Amino acid sequence: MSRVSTRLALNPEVVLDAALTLFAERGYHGTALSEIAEALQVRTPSLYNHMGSKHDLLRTIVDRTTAAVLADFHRVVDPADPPAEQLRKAARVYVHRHATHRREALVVNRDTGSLAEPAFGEMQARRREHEHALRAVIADGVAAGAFHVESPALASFAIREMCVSVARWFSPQGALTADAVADQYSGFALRIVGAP
Amino acid sequence: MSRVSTRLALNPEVVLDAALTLFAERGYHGTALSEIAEALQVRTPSLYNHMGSKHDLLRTIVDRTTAAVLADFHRVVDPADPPAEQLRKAARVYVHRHATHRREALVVNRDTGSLAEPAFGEMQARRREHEHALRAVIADGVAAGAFHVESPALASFAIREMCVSVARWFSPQGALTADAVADQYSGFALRIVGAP
DNA sequence: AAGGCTCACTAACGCTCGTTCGTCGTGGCA
DNA sequence: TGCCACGACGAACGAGCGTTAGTGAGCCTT
Repeated sequence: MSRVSTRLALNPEVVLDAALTLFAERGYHGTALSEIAEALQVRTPSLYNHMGSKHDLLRTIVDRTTAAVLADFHRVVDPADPPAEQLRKAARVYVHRHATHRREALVVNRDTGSLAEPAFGEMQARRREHEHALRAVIADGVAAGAFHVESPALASFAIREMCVSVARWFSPQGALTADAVADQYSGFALRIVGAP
Repeated sequence: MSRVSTRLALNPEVVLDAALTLFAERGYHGTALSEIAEALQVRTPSLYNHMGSKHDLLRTIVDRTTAAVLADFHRVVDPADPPAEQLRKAARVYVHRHATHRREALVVNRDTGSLAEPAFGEMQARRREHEHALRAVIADGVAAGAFHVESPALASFAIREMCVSVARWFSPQGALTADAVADQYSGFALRIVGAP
C-alpha cells in the first residue's frame, strides 16, 4: 500500500472529517462531493465505499454534535449546585465546546435545516432539550432571587447565542485559550442574568 | 393586464423580496431560481427581465443591509454621549433592526460568504467597520472607568452576536414587541460590560 | 388603426450535481 | 502459489441548475 505520494488511508472517519471542514467553510449545499474527494486526493465515486450518501454525512455530523452538547451539559451541571454555579458551568462547557469544535458548531448552526425528516425533527428536539434545560436553570435562579431578569426565555436565548458565536471567531493560534474564553464568557452569562 | 387569477405585478423589488424570503429560509445555495419563480407564479426565465443574475440578488440584499446597519449606528450613536449611553443606543438599534428585518439578517449572516469578489471584500469591510465602532465604544468606556471587562474585543463579539441572534427567534406575533426586546437586550449589553 | 415597446413565455444550452455499475489491480491469507 | 475480499477507478446515468435566445401577446402612444 506504500505509495510515492503520501495519501491518507481512506476510511469513514477521514471522509467525515474532510466533509466537516468543507461544510463548515462553504455550507452543505455549497459543497460538492467532488470537492471532498479532491481534498482526499481521490475520485468522487470512491467516497461511496466509506459513506452512505452526502445527506448521511450531514446527519452524522449533526447527530454526534448535538448528542455531545447534551452530554456535556448533564455531565457538568449538578442540580444540587446553586443556580449561579449551574449557569456558570453550563455556559463554560458550552463555550469550550464551541471553541474546540468550531467546524461542528458552524455546520450544526448553519445546515441543520437542510436535514430531511425524520432526522431534522430529532435533531431539533435535542437542541430544544438543551435550551429548555438552560432556561430552567435561569428560571430557578430568578425564583430563588439569585438572578434578576424580566424573561428567562429571553436571557436564555441571549446567553446561548452569545456562546455559540465563539465558533465564528475563535482561533487556537489566537491570544486566548479556549479555557480563558470560556471563563470570560461564563462571566458574561452571569452578568446577563444579574447575578451578584 | 387584468387577469382572472390575482398575480402580483412583477418588478425588481418584488423579485428581490421573494428571493429574500427563500434565501432566509433555505439559504442561497439551497434556493433555486425556479422556486423564486414559483413563489411569484411565473416561469423562471421571466425573472431575468427584472434582475441581473442570482448572484446579483444576493449582492443587493447584503449591500443594502450592511449599509443600513452602519447608517443606523451613526444616526443614533452620539460621540458626545457617555459610553454607557452610546452602547445602549448602539445595541438598541442593532437589536431592533434584527427583529424588524429578520430575513435580511439571516441571509447576511449565513450567505455573505457565498459572495464572489470583489463584493465579498466590500461587504466584509462594512461589517468590520461596524464591529470596530462598537469595540471603540467599549474601549472608551473601559478607559473612562465606566465599563469593566478584560477584553473589549471579546465583549464586543459577545454583544454583537447576542443581538444578531434575535433574528433567529423573534416573531412579530410573539409576546414581545421589537421595542421591548431591544430594551431588554440593550440592558444585557450594559450588564456584559459591567456598567453599573 | 397602426406602430412600437414591454415582458412573460417556450425551448434549449452547457454544465455540474449526486449516485450507480462493473472492472481491475492489489494485499492478505490459505 | 493461488485465491479471495477490498476498494479505487472510469464511464455513465438522470436530474436539476443558471442562463440565453427568439417569439408572440397585450398595452400605450400617435
